[in-house]
Amino acid sequence: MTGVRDREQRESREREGGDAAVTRVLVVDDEPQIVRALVINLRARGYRVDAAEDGAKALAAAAARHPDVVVLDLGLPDMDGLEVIRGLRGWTRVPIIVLSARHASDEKVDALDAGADDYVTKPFGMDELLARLRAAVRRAEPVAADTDDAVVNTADFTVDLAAKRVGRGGTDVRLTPTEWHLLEVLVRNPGRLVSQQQLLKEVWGPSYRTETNYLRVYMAQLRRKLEPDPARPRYFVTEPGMGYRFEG
Amino acid sequence: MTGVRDREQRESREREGGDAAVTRVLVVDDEPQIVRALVINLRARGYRVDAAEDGAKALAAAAARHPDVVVLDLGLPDMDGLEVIRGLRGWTRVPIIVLSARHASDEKVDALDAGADDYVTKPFGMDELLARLRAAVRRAEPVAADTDDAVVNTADFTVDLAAKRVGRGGTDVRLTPTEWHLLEVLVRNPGRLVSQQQLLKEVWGPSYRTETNYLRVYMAQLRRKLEPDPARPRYFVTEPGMGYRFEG
DNA sequence: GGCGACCGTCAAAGTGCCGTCAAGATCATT
DNA sequence: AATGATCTTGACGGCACTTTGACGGTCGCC
Repeated sequence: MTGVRDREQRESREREGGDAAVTRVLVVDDEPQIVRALVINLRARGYRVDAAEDGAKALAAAAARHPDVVVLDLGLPDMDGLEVIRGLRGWTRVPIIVLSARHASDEKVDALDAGADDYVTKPFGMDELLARLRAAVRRAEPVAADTDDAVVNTADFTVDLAAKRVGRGGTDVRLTPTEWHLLEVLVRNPGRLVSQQQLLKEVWGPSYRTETNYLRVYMAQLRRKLEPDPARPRYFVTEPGMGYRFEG
Repeated sequence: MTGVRDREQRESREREGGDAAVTRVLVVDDEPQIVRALVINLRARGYRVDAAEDGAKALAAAAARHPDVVVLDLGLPDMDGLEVIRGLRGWTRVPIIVLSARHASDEKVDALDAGADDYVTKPFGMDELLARLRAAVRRAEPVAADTDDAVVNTADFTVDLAAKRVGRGGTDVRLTPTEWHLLEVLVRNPGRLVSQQQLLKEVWGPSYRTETNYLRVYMAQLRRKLEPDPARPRYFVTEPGMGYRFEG
């Protein structure tokens, strides 16, 4: 009996948590120059890097190597980048950072809706990409604990997702249903850029996809109730043209 | 590996909450990638896993194998996921964890109302699913026997959950069965917001999910009998549009 | 520098929800 | 059958919340 249990523990250790010191990155792009630049820069900083030049190879590589983060160019030769995102999102929550050309705004929004975590416009600065990559990996680590004690803390307020309660400076903050729903969606995706359409669909329903003024009104309410300086948001950040982001 | 004798003993126990050394999981999903990912991960952690690709096979497998927990995707080809839940709930209390697509809020509520125990939104992190799976199995184990000293005190009244008595100012307060039932649900979740649907389902049954006026009437009764100032509730707080909350 | 897109702010109009009351309906007890 | 307690049902006023429209500011682009 104990022998069996030891073996189970050993196997479960080998599975994922074992050598977590090295972060594995999967780079997906069909332009060799970009791939080469990324590989060199990432390896120089201690990442372990795999590369794939099209969507099919990307999905295969992701399944085989279980990367910690994926950097994905949307313009691939064999399949739409959105298909790759959906293919990954069927079974994994690995952070996906999208590379997108500058004048393709819908493309980026669609990618976020499909489940991407963040985006970087091409041409990109290596420092910016590295910063977003670090942020994505960092927030992927703390795994959601039990259903009961789901509490998100910031320096200025506390959100208890289970009790549906928000505290600030010792007292409770009263939120309306819509305010709470909006806050919940944002807080459940910390650090991640959530598109306007995603928020509207989740809070108001699929038919309200274009009523972006609702978001402006309720974002203002939330900031007024929770931000220390509502005019200069620190926790609920606007990404113009894209969506909003909650910073823990 | 465990021998034939162990399995015979386990199956002869026949009880659902039995403390078998190996936890059996039934995975129900029509997407092969997801099934494969789950099977690999769960087996690596020592679970015994069966898989079913549609609702009919799921019900058959559940009847044949008596799993300790079911992981169920709501989007199945042959029948609605809710039908599967109801089919299971007709004869077993086995914990059911639902896999749900991201933007399907009502779906999740309906699943919980139908008798599911928990849900995980797809895409899911394997660690999160495993945590919820452990929690579900743990909850299913014999939990009883802490009903002894279940007494909740406030400055104005006392609720004895074991004796089913409520005291206020030295004398007993007389509550009708429905009033007591409602009070009990609220007091058992101190500080937590309990949704209207949850209260209605618990006190009146699942089919009364929309009769919110019952809640208004009986909340008024409770407040009249227990609150020092019924017009300004201190212990039974209304969260407009969401539900009620008992403040200890 | 002008122009347009986008965001934040505000306040008024509209809507739905909650608390309250009271009268039927149902049930238990005698 | 009668009585009293409990549960259901409907109506209504008040108020909180949502919706809607208008205005001004900022940023990027031509």
